[in-house]
Amino acid sequence: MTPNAGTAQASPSQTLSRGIRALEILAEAQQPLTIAELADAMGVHRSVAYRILRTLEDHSLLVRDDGGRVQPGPGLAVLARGVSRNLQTAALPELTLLANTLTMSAFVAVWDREECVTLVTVDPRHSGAAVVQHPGSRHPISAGAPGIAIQSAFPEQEWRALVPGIPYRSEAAEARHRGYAASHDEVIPGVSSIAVPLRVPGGRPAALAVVYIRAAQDPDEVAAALTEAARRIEAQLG
Amino acid sequence: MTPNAGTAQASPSQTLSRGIRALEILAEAQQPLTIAELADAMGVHRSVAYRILRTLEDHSLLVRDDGGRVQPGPGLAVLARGVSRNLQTAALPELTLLANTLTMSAFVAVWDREECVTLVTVDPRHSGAAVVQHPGSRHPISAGAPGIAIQSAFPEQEWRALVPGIPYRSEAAEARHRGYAASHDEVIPGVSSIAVPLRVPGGRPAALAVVYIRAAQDPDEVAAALTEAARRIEAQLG
DNA sequence: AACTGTTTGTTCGATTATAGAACACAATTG
DNA sequence: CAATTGTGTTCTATAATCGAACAAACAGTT
Repeated sequence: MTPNAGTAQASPSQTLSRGIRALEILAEAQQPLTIAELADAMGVHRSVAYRILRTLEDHSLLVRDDGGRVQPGPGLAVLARGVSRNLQTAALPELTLLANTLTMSAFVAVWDREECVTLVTVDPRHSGAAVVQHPGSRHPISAGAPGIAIQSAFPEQEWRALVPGIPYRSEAAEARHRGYAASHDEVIPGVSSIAVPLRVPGGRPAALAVVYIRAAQDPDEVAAALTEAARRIEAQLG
Repeated sequence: MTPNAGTAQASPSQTLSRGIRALEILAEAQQPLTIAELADAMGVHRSVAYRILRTLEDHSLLVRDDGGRVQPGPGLAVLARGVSRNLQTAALPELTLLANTLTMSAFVAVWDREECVTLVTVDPRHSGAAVVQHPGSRHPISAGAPGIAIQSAFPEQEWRALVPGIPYRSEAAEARHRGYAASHDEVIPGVSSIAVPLRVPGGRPAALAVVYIRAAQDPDEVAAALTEAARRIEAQLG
């Protein structure tokens, strides 16, 4: 009987893996869960879940409402603060500028295996359009302009070697010599996106992107603004 | 030799606690760390740190740069997405409105033991003033307008019973019947803040606040805008 | 109302799997 | 070459697990 037989991840330390799994389940569930529900979702005994939860609670990674139900805690926000902190601080003013001049939601997404994760978002001042991207939201790397832009930072050869599982989208090659990626109706119906690659030394490949319903500007102009902003961000990060 | 003798937290599951501790250290360190540095900071053997880090890496809670140094990973952003998600989504448009009409940075902070943690922030469009609050930043509950506002949601008696360790600030009583809290030079020299309490059903007590260098408006007017916004947020969350 | 059955939160102790330390070797970097 | 780091061993003490048991809240029934 190998260790970690039942768990999805075959990580060396089971308890840590389970604790993280609990947080993932909680983040995914849009509502507070009882301990029994969470133990069930984790596939462990209630007592096991209970002990894990208490540890997480000690670190404020998890809080409990009046009914005893558990939900993600403020400690997670503190930990997330450190994620690409340099990139976040450098990108924020540029995102604000982009959002307001283009009247589009602007955001930075970073590459994470077969997904890309939205890090920071800024909505335009006159937010007639609803927010479509939230920090922490994920999309497949193969769907949407940000993912294509990230792919386009690599030649096809290198990409294939780097991540064998994920095909290199043909649009990436196109985006590579054009300098930006565009998508329509891919992630969210009716929503389009334009993105440019963003490379920071020592950090994951990322993308600078905007989303919009109907473009008031020429895509090339938008892309030019994005490229300019990306250049400034990269320059600031040395 | 009792278990968990050396660790700060006496949590039931040591490994999970250490894994979280590693993330906390990484979030606090403003730069990537080598495994040896991190193991040293954790006070454990390198091999121990190594196994923990590999587990964290499996979940994208931690990534490694080219030199093998570790830093917080995108998975944390995903987990943090779930923290008071309802509050975040409900507050965001109101924060944008406040930031732009008052030309101040607006944010929501939630109570976490002896601290309050900034959740969402929105900077004004013309961000002449630098960002002073970032999501995930923490301050003592006893310092600054947000903390006082959170205290002011409770009568002094109840507060003392709730958190024996932390004194009830006299300003909280004042803020309680005035409806808002104000602070100057407390957290950051030269920066002032105005905050109102924010209560959401099933969630932690929180505060809606703005920070500014020099106020162009009357504090009472600012507070009125905050109160209005808080009322709308609370109404939306039912 | 009292009684009973059910569900949930919590605790406890014995068993066993698991983490931890030390060692060794490869791969790097200066 | 030396020093640091990545990676894998092995073995034993320890910490996590499991299951059961206790406590408390709640619903239904007589």
